[in-house]
Amino acid sequence: MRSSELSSRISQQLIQEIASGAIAAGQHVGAQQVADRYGVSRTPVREALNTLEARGLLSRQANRGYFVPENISDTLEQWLEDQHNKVADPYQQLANDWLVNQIPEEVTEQFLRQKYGWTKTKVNEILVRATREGWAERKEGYGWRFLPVAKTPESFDQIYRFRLSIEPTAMMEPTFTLNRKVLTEQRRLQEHMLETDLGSMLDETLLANGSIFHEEIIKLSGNPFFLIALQRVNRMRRLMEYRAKIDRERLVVQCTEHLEILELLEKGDVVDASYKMRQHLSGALKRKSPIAWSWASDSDT
Amino acid sequence: MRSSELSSRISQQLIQEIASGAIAAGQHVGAQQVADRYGVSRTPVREALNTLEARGLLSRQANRGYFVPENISDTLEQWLEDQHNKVADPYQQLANDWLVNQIPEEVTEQFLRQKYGWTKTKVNEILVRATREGWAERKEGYGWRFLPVAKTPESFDQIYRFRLSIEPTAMMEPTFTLNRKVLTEQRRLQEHMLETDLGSMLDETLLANGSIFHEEIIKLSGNPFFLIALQRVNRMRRLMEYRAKIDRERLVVQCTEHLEILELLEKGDVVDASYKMRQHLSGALKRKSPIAWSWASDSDT
DNA sequence: CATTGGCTTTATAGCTATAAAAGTGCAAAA
DNA sequence: TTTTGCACTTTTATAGCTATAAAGCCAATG
Repeated sequence: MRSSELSSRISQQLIQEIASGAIAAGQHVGAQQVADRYGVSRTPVREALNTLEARGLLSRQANRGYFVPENISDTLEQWLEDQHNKVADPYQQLANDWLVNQIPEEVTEQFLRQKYGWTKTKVNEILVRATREGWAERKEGYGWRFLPVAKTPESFDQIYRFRLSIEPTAMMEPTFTLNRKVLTEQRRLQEHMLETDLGSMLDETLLANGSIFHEEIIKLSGNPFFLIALQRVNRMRRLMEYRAKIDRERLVVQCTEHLEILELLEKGDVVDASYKMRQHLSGALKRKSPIAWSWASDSDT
Repeated sequence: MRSSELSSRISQQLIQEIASGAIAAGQHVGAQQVADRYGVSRTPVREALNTLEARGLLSRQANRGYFVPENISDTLEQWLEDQHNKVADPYQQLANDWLVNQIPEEVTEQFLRQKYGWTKTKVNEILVRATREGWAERKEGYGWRFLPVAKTPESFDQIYRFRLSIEPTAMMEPTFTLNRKVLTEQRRLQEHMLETDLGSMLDETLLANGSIFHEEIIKLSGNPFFLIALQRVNRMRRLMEYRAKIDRERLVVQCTEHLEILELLEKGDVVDASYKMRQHLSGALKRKSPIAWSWASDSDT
């Protein structure tokens, strides 16, 4: 069974959803339904469902479709193991090599094709993504330039300072609306985090949780430019965090503070919520983030 | 004489610099120097210089290089005439068609290739740029999606609200440094604007002037994330302004306020400068920007 | 001694054919 | 009636070749 990039992305997401409890055990997983949700056609979805069945993460009933098995936790554990040992995708590989100074600041596409054995399209695709995430840019003529913006621990502080300037003010926007549904859902997710054994979760999942919370809150401002700006710095932050060890103790504090902010918002106390958000971010800034630096040890401290 | 895309971009920029006074009359324009400044090789620069000489915008002395003629204003006038009648570049064409609802929200690359007669690479290049500027994104599977974020007058207000939240605070960053050289240069540019006949300048030049001032100031914060965020919304703003008529009266007020901010900064009074910046932006927000909307008249007012 | 001008090398854009992946419609099964 | 399974269409990716653009080099010039 071949599996294209898209279909494997879909299986990843499906597993995440099953693992996080968004899709319950015993539930029917329809191809059309999934396709609609992700905005793609049924073809790659069916491939993904096939793959997951082959790995025992879904059971299949002829002509009736796929279902989430009742006893899935063991299989999920196994899958998590596999994930931990998985090779990084090309994008992460390039990002990593840049962060640890394995590639020069300016490169030609040719250089990357040779070094990594990528096709012309793949090189382009990856560089486009890096451009979008803000750490690469096309040179005027031939070649590309990588930006040092994501390389240093200082960037981390700068990102927090930036967030400190947009997140609390976004909550004070005149168009800010208290969407109960969003608040309830976020409360559910944060509480779920606190209840779950953090040790068993993938780093990516943990990091994503924090980002999603803040992005959902800033989304309530009704001003998309705040959201876009936050997403942008979050993506860059994750790029760096990807390389670092996560302090899971710190995450508990983080979730607790998130819940406190939610509580204030649920009471309709936006001003205090905004203030608490400021404190929350300041705290993260002071503590130098919930991660420990594993690279850039050669930089000036 | 053939002239590649890059070399014509360079000539455009050079003319802008000459017109805006950044390169003074009589000054020597070295190929190497220009190449270094733009980060390209001398080849396209030489092409550009050649073109400009052919049009009489530069004079050439054999083996000594190119110089800005003393009496250049007439030639510049002529060139400005030509520019006004120039066809829009493909990117602006697509942006325009999207803004005036001439293309659907979701398209395939094929569709664009047919509609505009672009090559595969060109389509890709333009979509990448649109992605970077924030109003297009790749769909999961095949196809692209255009985002409505840049389409409405409301976006304009939202951009100003966003700037209101980052620009004054950026000036209060602990790493903010008063770079005299930058301040002097900006003062020079703003004063030059006020002295020049605004009617004779290209819209792009006028719009660029405002953006550059704010970007240079925010750059002084020492936190690149503020700059990146501002550049991003400015690009989108310009996309919209490109379609609208500029109120040149308003620009005089703008320049004056810019000079007031500079004055405070030169005195080292950062707090008041930050406050003035806030006022400056609020003013623009209230006055609904120095442009008049020429499209989207069908939207809810 | 930096800078230009001409020339060589290298890199990317454009094109074509082909492979692969995603999208789509319809009959068959539950 | 809904959903799967399958055949078929459309769209995009890949590869290799050619043309052209950009980069890099070096001698000549002021």
